Amino acid sequence: MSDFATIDELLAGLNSQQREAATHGESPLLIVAGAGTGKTATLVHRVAWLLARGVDPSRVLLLTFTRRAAAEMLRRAETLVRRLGLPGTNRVWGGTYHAIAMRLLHRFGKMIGLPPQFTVHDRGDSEDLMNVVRSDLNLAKTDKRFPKKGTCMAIYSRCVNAREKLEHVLRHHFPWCTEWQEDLKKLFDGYTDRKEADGVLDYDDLLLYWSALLTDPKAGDAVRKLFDCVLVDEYQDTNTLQAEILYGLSSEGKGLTVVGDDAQSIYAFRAATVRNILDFPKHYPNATIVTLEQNYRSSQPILQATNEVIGLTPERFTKNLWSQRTEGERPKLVNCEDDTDQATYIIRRILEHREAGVALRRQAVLFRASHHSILLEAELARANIPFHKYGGLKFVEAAHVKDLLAFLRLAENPRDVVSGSRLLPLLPGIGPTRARQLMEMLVTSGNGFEPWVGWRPPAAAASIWSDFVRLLTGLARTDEDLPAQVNRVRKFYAPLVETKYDQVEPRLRDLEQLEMIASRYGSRARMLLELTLDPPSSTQDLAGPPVLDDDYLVLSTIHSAKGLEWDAVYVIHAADGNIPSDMATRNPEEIEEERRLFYVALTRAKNWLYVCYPLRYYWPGRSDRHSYSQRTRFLPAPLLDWFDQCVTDRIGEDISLDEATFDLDSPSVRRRTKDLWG
DNA sequence: CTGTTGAAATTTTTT
DNA sequence: ATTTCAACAG
Repeated sequence: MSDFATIDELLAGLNSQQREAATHGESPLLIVAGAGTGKTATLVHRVAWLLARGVDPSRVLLLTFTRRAAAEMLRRAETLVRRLGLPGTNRVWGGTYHAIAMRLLHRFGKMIGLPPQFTVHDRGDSEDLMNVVRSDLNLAKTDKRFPKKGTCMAIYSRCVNAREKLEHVLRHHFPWCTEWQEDLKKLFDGYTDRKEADGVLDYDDLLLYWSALLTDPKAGDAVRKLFDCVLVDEYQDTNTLQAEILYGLSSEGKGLTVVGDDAQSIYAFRAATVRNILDFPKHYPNATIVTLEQNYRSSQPILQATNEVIGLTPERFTKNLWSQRTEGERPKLVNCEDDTDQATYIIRRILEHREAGVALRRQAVLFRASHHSILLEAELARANIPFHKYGGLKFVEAAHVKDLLAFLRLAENPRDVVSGSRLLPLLPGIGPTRARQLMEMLVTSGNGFEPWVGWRPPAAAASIWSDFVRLLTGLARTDEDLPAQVNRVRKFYAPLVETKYDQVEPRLRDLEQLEMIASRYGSRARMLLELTLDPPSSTQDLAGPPVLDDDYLVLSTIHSAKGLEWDAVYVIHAADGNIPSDMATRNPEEIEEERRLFYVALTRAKNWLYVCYPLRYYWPGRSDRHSYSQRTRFLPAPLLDWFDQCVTDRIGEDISLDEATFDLDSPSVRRRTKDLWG
């Protein structure tokens, strides 16, 4: 008599569609899973079912969008599998496409000519390298402005990920850069050469080389032999290159399961394409499609409103979602006076919900762009409300953190031109030109930091130069533990922070933080790799899992909120120009993506949903001190029936709007007022 | 050659 | 508000 459950007992918790998906056989399977329909539960049960049928865990590949999602899914699968009395899931291959690519390339890379140890550049490093090549090629010429490094990188990345020709990419996505086509070609050639020479891969290369592995006859077979089952989460947000990789793993799609929702595709800017999910049945003719439509997340009034919002999109796979829940409050549409007023209103509601027993961590404020929350952050700090922000600038993207890591990376690889060109100009008397020469010396000699020992620095750098070289040579051949190494870098670097940056105190604290977490990593190389593939989103993330009773509000970009849910959700800055972003209204496809983004934001809410938009925006330092905004175009008049409307007063109280007596959105009112300051 | 200053341009979402 | 570039002084 055992205490273990049977797989049927576990599956009994699923509805019939979920169960059908979880127990589907070997042929390709597409699960179309609307928001809140238990997609993760289904996927996790499918893993358990596969293992229960005797599939070897080490032959299962689970591809997710973030490392966090992979960890969460494997954790839940582990629980199920343990209940079945099976060994567990720790041998399952789980992670992002990029992390898995990394593992495969370490193992098989040499079969396609990859150097045995290569380093990986994050987006910022790649841009910096692009910049190095750009100045080598003298593209910063005078007659007209060449695209910025970030733009160059975006164009390059689009070509690689969407597998589109430069000309096509420029015409359709970067029309203002078409005149630079020839120079961009040269730049990209130079960039690729440079990466090859330095033994460096960027994010896109990880996918590109994985795909190359699969096309190579020998390596391809070796990789294909590894897996019996491949499960892919968030399939609507994969790009053409990623779809090609799946196809390369098995062209018949044997053992392939993909899960996604075309209504939640929000990464087209990163070359993701809904076509992957829409064309799945075409690419895999014997595919089965299972659709999940029962929503377990949101109350009925919220679900109705969100169905209406996405209902306005012209083309779509999924049908409307339904729920067994009937009770619940209608979502609120709040017209605020201005940004400050919006913050006041939200804080007041947040505190009310907390009083009523909804912990801060069950509430979230969502916004389109990272900077939309700046004022709110200040107000939250004043009100002593702890919060945790996701998305936007990451910890490792802060200049001082990048500086410190550059020391470690240069020690790891003296030919790392990006790190060198970052560090050397920190020293007095050394600018871009000398930095280039110095790095050139290291690259050609290939003999560690030897060439730097005899170099005669300019007077300004005379005293610091020998310390600098000693630090690096010491780090390069040290067997000290990592925290000790970071400590030495910190001792050397801290005085430079004070001369280079403002806000010195918090920066120095970050460096201490970095020293403390260094002990977590097995080796220096490991630490650098982990930080590029899975950058922590904030210092709090670095500090480790928060204490249990430590309650904090979540602030997040809508993109980073994907796949998550909260009891109360506040969507702020739902004004045209922000949602949709002015930057993304060039063509109908972009606008549709913004609509889906808005839909993703709304569908995060379980019980309470607030959509706020300030009426007025202030522009500091401009003669016309403010401008007026319109409600987002994704909530046209007919949809207002599904919301309770209100305006706010100065202390964050709301006043219900009786549409019969006063309609703020009446075209005539708007037309009359617009003329006053137009 | 470096470092400072000012003017001009650009301004999102992220593995 | 931040990034990039030109001009100019040491």
